[in-house]
Amino acid sequence: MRDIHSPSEQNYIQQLSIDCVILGYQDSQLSVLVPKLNFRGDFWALPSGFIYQNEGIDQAARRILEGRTGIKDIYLEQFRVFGDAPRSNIRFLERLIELNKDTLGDKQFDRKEFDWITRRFVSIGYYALVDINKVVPRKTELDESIDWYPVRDLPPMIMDHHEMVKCALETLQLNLDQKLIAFNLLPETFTMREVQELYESIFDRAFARNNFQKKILDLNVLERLEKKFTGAANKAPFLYRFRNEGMQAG
Amino acid sequence: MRDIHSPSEQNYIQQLSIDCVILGYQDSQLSVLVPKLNFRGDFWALPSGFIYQNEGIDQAARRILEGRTGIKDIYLEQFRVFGDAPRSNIRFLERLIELNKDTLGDKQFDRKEFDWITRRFVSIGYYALVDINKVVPRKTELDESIDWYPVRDLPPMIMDHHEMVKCALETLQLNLDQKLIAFNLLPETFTMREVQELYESIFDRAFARNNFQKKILDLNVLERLEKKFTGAANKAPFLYRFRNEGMQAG
DNA sequence: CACTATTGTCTATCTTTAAGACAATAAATT
DNA sequence: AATTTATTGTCTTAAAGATAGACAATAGTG
Repeated sequence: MRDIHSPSEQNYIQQLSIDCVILGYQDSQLSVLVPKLNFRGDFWALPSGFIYQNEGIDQAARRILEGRTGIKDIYLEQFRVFGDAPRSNIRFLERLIELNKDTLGDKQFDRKEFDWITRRFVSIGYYALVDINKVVPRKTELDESIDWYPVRDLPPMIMDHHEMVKCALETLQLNLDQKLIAFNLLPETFTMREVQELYESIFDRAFARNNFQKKILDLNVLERLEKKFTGAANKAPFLYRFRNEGMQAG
Repeated sequence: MRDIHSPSEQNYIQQLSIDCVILGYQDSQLSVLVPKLNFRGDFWALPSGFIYQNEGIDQAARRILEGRTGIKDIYLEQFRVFGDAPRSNIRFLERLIELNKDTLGDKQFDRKEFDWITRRFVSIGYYALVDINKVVPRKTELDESIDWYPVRDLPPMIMDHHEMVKCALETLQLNLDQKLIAFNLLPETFTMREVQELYESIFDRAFARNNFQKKILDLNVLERLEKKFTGAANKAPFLYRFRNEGMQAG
């Protein structure tokens, strides 16, 4: 992505950024997608970017997410603005430059760029929830790697990115039942146990099996299909499918 | 307020603003505080302002609110960011200038100012809930007047300010029980009926008297005082006081 | 002293949530 | 083929919360 290299020369709104907390689900585990920057010093930072003059913030969030991770067409929503007075990249960037002095001479950080990027920034937090199996994150040349980290065992991230994840997760929990986005994380057909494991990952607590089944079925969004014979020595569970008539895709 | 006159020369973050939806309560009626601009053409606009480089957004919201309305020390919280691509003052300002051509020659709008203020703006919405009786809005010289308008009968406002009020009200309703800020709207001592009328204003619907009383008392935040003899020909209601031990003031 | 309007509270009913119990059953084991 | 094991679907019961109806207890009025 060209726009990452010289933000000061792009037609961006200044001092306003977007940070994305991409929560992913796989194997009963909730993770966060965190790129690791392609510099010495172990810098992890949430996928972030800036807003073009002629695009809306939601649109910008989607573009940034796709540009930085390759992920697109997913549910994505703002959850909070982070705008404390001293909020800036400067400490992080100075440390990065200090640790990469030798290799950085021919790279981007000229004075103008540095000043632009290290100003105080207000950032709009967006969060998403995706099925890790259905998504192929691809790193940009800016990153050394881009990996999923367990949400309760994150690497050290720059700035206030830990607080952002915490806040995003709280918002997700608050809205999960209403928005039904959780069902997008399941395969086409699935068992009730899989739904429960998904919920338990997101809320990080156990649910009673009997009552959970009732609650989910009472939502009236699932249709029951045939049974699923796994070969296990026990009663075969029913398969279900999400009835998404009148739901938005993605 | 000097800072209102030449925003382009102030040390503000560009293209980022704050809009305040000040909900006020009085006489069982919920209102919104809306200044009317001191220009020909009947322009109503929510109290808005910009963010200094060295202040946090919450701090900015409080300063803006006080500067534009005189109101301070109240609960104030962000509820949403408004950032569609075409979001700009320009249509409103052009109309304002058109209608005020003759008197505007000696006033502020030089080219630089106009360009600064009519760019695309992203705005962070903050809302507050206050007791109209305890608050004295004072207009600035920028305004012709500043008045309370019934929340379901607002004057035509500029830009997306109607949507902002709608969104703020929904957020308030969602959080009312948890935050207990509603009790700040009542006098020092009050009757249960007053609490109920307050709730009914905010939710725009009736509550059953018996169950409402139980629900509120079950919150365990009120202490019962003596009775209140109004002179009416009926049983005198008890007075209550809000026990705000461990609550934040304001 | 009846009468009116309003308040405080009780009860009955219904709904939701939580926890316990158990039959049904798919396959492995005997 | 009967027994065993792990898991599933659902029922029952209990507890908690919400909703609605009823009524006695006033503070004044006529």
